[in-house]
Amino acid sequence: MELKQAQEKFISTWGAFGTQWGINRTMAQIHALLLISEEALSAEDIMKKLNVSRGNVNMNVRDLLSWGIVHKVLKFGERKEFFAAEKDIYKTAIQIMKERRKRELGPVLELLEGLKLAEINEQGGDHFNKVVGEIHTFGESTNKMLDKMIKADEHWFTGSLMKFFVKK
Amino acid sequence: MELKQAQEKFISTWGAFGTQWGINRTMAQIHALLLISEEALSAEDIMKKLNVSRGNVNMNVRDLLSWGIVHKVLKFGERKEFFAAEKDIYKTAIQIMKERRKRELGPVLELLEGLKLAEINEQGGDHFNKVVGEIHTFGESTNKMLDKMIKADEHWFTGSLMKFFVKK
DNA sequence: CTAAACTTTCAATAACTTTTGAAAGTTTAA
DNA sequence: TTAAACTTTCAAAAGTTATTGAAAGTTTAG
Repeated sequence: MELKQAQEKFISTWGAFGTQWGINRTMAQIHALLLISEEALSAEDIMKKLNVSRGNVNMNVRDLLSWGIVHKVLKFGERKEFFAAEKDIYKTAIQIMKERRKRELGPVLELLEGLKLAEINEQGGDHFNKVVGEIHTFGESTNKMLDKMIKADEHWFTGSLMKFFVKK
Repeated sequence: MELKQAQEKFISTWGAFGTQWGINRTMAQIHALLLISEEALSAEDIMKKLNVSRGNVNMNVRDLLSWGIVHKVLKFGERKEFFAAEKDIYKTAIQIMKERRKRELGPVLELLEGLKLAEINEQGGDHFNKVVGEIHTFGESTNKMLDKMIKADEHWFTGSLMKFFVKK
């Protein structure tokens, strides 16, 4: 297979997977493109390569920046901005965990805490309280686990955690 | 707060979170409803409680069944089918991991293996091979980790894994 | 300060996903 | 075998999200 074909396959398949998740196709494709680009790319470059509009590129690049997995790169003597993906896949994964925790787990825990504080004493409330309590406990455990993973250094995921799983 | 209010809040908020993920609102709401119902519910029951059509209930219940987090319950003397959610939240989480691994991680690993086998030797191929290789290694590690988690018993998540994270 | 080079916004529209409900299909009891 | 009770399907409609591209905004060089 040729390099160009392989690159295109990577980008388009990554985009298709993105949509299966909650991520939109263009965002996933831009990320894939930046991952395999040695050089940082400008909005113009991305537009041309992926055949999408300026507005679309701008919106999705900003989204990737807000996830902290793509960075602005300024080149001397160039006025325009360039973008590059974090190339360390572990750092990328940790960063995604971090954001998902903040955006998704946080609000869930808030809901559950609120419902626990409501202290339902009505008939039939026992089951409800039990379910809410159990989900909350589970959420708290997950939260703690993510906390440790996030605070640990980059090689920790492959190091200690992997040893823990492999030795068992 | 009253029980009924609390239940409604749980269901509707769970549904809203669902859409943030890749899950559709009705599916998330049906799951929430079944989680807090002591009794198994019929399609009819779900239609009434959530105010959605028969077809919609049917489609989403089938989806939940395919995820293995909701089960059919047959009541003696009743012709219709009833549905109940798996109530153990750890089992539910493990089941979701299992399915996501199969549906999402599997195809990604296949893509990466295919691209690795392509052995690109062209100019500029080194960087591409490196990126693909690193993502693949990461995916394999994650896969192994999930494997251990899935094969372990139910209390293992809270037991050994949590101790591992807390003692550090 | 001005014009050129660039980035951001946003309303319109296209593309996609979910939902409905009626019709078709299936199962069961008598 | 038939009819009632129930489940599934599917095409159309509603709802949602992504994309475009032109206009507005911003920055920088001269």
